[in-house]
Amino acid sequence: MSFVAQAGRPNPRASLAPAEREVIEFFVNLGRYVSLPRSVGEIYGILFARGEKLTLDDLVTRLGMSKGSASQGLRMLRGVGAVRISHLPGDRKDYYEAEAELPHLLRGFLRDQLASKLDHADRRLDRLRTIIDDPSSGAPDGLSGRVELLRSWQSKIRRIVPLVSTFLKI
Amino acid sequence: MSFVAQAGRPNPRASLAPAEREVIEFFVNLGRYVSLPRSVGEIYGILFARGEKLTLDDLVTRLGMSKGSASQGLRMLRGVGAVRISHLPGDRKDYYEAEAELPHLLRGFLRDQLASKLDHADRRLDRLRTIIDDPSSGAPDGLSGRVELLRSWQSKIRRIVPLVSTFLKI
DNA sequence: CAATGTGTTCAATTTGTATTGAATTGTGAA
DNA sequence: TTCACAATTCAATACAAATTGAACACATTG
Repeated sequence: MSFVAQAGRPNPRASLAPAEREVIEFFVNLGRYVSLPRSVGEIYGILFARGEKLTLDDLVTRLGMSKGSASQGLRMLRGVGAVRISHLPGDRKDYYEAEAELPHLLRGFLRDQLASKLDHADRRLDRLRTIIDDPSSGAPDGLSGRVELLRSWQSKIRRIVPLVSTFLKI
Repeated sequence: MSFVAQAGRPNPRASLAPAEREVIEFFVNLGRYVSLPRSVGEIYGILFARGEKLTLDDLVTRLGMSKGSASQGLRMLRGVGAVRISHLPGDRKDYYEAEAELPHLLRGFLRDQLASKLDHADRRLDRLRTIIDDPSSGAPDGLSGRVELLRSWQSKIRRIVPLVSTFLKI
């Protein structure tokens, strides 16, 4: 086993150091657990590994991905607060760096992802209740009670969030 | 808007009551957040909605899915303890019912999914450390410190799990 | 034993998601 | 206003995951 790129199509990522590759793969894996596209994990990974500001074009050349992927991946990462954008005087390029503080990352996740999903589930449960209360809905026996069970799940989860936040000092 | 099936291909799920459909869609949605295939959400949904034991064949006819999908979906649900299997005397069929207790469901999830993933991440971090310590790995400046940061995330998350478990009385 | 009823497997297909890259938009400089 | 460069968009494509269904294995019955 060696670090030399395999033959076949030219590998545009040959310039990555082994350590960088490994960090990138780490985040690609992490991302898979929450179903993030590989490209997103790669972007965060290289930013985390280098710990310096990189431009979209840096990502394109270093990771060998398309501009489109890089642009969309960065947008997602910005959305959850996983990367910070900044600018250099007299330079129109956007510079990105990884947000590496867990509290900050989780805050973004809890606020943007979890909260909106809980709200969505809330609305669905409301709708479910009104449908079930309609006698023509054909609700099976006891369904109404089981849906109330779902409500109790929901509220329990809502109470966990601040608990976790406190523990993490978010 | 009406409950009549649309024209075109015959809809094998026309027999589902509106209330059932709604519950099923709820769980399909829930499943999407953790990237479960639609079929799995549907199976759990109808079992939850009816609250009674159903056979594989019931699922196939009621949900209009293939035997293969139903079989594989049930296997996954059994795997995480989301459905229970049972038998009736003098009947060779397997009967399934939904496990509707949140603590029980989360226990399965925490044990099977989360734990193994944390372990996997642990091993990756170990490997990462040894690679970085190798001077020929080309590790960028300060990477070693940032990887230690990852370790601290990891251990924090490990300490949260029992906290949550306690709160949920798992 | 053959016949029937049951659940499983897995290659082929369908469906869904991510990625690409050319066209487009936006922006600052001259 | 035009030019030059950077980022975004999005239709086409490539890729990955889920679903199908026919073949299979296994158990039970007559």
